[in-house]
Amino acid sequence: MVDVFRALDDETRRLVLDELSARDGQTLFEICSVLTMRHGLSLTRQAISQHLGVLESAGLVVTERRGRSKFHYFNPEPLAEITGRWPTRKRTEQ
Amino acid sequence: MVDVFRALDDETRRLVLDELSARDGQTLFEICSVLTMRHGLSLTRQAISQHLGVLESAGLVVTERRGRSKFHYFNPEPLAEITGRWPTRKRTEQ
DNA sequence: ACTATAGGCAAGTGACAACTTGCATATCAA
DNA sequence: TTGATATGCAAGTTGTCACTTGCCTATAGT
Repeated sequence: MVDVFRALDDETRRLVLDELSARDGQTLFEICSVLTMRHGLSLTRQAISQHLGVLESAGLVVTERRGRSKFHYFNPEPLAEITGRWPTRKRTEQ
Repeated sequence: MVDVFRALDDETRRLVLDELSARDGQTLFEICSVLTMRHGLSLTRQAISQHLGVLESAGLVVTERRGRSKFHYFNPEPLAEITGRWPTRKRTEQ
């Protein structure tokens, strides 16, 4: 089990969320190629797979397997743990 | 320069933000004692100081020095980088 | 000046995380 | 079944982070 904060502490994983947010339901290979093409990343498939595992473990990505393909979907609900923890208010000291 | 995501990827730092959010303007020693008393942490003063440095570097804490004391204030503005990056919407695939 | 208080700097250590490499499994097509 | 596709598992390496330890600076009180 990985918490949301740790899952988000990696630019590659944040880019994955960006891409899934833009186009939901991509496979591992699609995510790999889009990260390489549009973001210049040169990571192995296994590296991206591990990142997806972290995101899934944190609940930020849910998956669905059909045949030999696995589709990944962005789930923003765990982000509420961040937005809800510290009430966004202005400083009023002094 | 530390980004917001990295700064939040540590439970001690999140607790510091909790405490500053509850009572703004505390000094290093006050934060140390409150973390020890209320959260059972047994960290050295230097450890907490380094955490405050990370939070300050990320812009989540701003400081003000008066005499030999340094007061710490919670600044929630950098949190917007998180809340604004991924539009919070529900999944609509399938 | 002396002492105590509040904090800072820097090197060293242990643990963990990101990434690679190599091999294995499962599905689809011929 | 043979081969290609899509993904999973696991060990090893490297780098980085959290924490400690030891010493140093600066302010305030007497």
